[in-house]
Amino acid sequence: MATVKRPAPASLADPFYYLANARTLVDWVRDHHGDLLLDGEKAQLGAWLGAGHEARALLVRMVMRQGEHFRLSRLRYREIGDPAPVADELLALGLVQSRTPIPVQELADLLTLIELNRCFAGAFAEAGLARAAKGIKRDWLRARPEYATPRPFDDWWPVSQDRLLSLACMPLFERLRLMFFGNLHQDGSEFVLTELGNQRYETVAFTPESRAFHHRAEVDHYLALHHLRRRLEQGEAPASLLEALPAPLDNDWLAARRAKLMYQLARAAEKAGDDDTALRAYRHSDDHEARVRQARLLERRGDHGGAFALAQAGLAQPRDEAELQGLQRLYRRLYKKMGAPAPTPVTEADILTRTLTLPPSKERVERLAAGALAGPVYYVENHLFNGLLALLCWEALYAPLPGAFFHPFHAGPADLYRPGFAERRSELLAACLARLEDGSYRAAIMARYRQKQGISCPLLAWPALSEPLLERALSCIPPAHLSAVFTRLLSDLRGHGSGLPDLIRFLPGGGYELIEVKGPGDRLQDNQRRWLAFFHQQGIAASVCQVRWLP
DNA sequence: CCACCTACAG
DNA sequence: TTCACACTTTCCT
DNA sequence: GAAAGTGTGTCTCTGTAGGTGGAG
Ligand SMILES: [Mn+2]
Ligand SMILES: [Mn+2]
Repeated sequence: MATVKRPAPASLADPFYYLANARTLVDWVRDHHGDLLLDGEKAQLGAWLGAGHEARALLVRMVMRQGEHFRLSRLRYREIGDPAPVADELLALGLVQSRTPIPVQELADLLTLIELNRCFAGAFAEAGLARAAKGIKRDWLRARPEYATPRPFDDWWPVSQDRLLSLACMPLFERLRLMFFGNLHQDGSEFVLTELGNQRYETVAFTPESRAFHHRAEVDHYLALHHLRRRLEQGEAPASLLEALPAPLDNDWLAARRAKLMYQLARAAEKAGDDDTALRAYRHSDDHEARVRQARLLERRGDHGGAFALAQAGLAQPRDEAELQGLQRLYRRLYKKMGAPAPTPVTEADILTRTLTLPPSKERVERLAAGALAGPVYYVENHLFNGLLALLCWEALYAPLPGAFFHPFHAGPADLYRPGFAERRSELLAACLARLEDGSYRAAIMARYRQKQGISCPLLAWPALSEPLLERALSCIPPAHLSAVFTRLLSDLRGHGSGLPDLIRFLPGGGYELIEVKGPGDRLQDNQRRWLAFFHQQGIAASVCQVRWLP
């Protein structure tokens, strides 16, 4: 294993700390992911690296900000000084452009309201919009055919003293960020927050061979999906986006992302009344929710035969419990119409329900119920069992598997919610779970709790887990119960990670019970039913507490 | 004039 | 990069 | 009863500057 300097945040005492962080990121990608970069991209990076200190810094400032267009007057930084000569240098290097045509709504965002009024004084007066709000004006401008053609900033507003700079290297820096972090929701502020101590991550060893991407096509695919999703969020029609979907790659992670996007396109199409697009997208999506949604849409359109056939196929091989539940409901609605046999009556074990009558209050109903019940009661929802699992299996969770960790800012392994997470760590997890057998789990969990307090972990909400709660949970919940719950959680961390009861109540004699609180008008959700059924089957005390208001 | 919102910086 | 959950409305039998 | 839609609190933090828009 080659020893390589781990990328680390720069000191904030350095006024160019952000430049140093950008260098760290770029160097890491160039050194260890260079095979995924084109010659043109390397040349562009070379141009940036060859620029002067201030020019490199200004470009980083621009890349970190929102949008691609910046007024020179808004690029004043103490440590950089006069931006004009620096901008000229970046222009000469081709890293930024001037006189880029921009649409009129972009112009409206770049100008203040006062400037916008000056720029379009006549037009606004004529339209009776002189005093309208900025948003109204922007929308009006966008809708006017005479402003439909993008123009350079100076052409829109010739009297301006200002210059507009437009980034010409945004795709490159976005690509670098993606290759470094393995996602596009993390950015340079990770370095800063970590340095400030505001954000703490577990330290996991990783080698340069541990990467998010191994082929350029994978990076391209991720970016394509990302931009399609962005366009969907902007309100573009799902049908055209579906056409633009890239062909699938031989990569389970990206295939799942593609299927999820296709599912979201289908949902959007369904909402918009474009049933054809919706059905096509559902049919081709491998997302675990797609089949039930497709069957429901067919049913709603009156295609009972199609819906029923889909339900039957799914019931023969359900993907998960949620799908089974959804398809069973569908079957119960349709079997008579289809002349099919009645479903085996699902003895959804009678759910133990008690009623609590309380004076009306604005407080959350879970808290009220907790206060009204005897004994120590905690409002934990999903946090308790997920948190206990994380604490017990910490070593397995943060084991340095190749591809699981590849930068210093991971809250959890990259594959935490992907299929096969537990299988890839079966021995490590077995070793952790074995502590439930030999009794050492209590001390191990408490030690982890104290040692790792505050470290970001997707399964752990630190403020929800107090030390007394953990102590009580560990003394009152038998290890066999923990083992059963953890095994279920590990079988599908995403699918089973939610739906756990609101409250845990510890009994004086040493036992405990789980309580799902329901206010007036609230009902059990599917995932809550599934957990209650599981608890029932395991002999774990779990019930529903129906709250009614005192008249 | 002031409350509110947003982008930005660290 | 949302998600999980509660709460509300609508439709149907 | 089922499904769909909406709202809320959490999300990684905190402080600040500038812009906006309504009230007076
Ligand atoms: Mn709840
Ligand atoms: Mn509840």
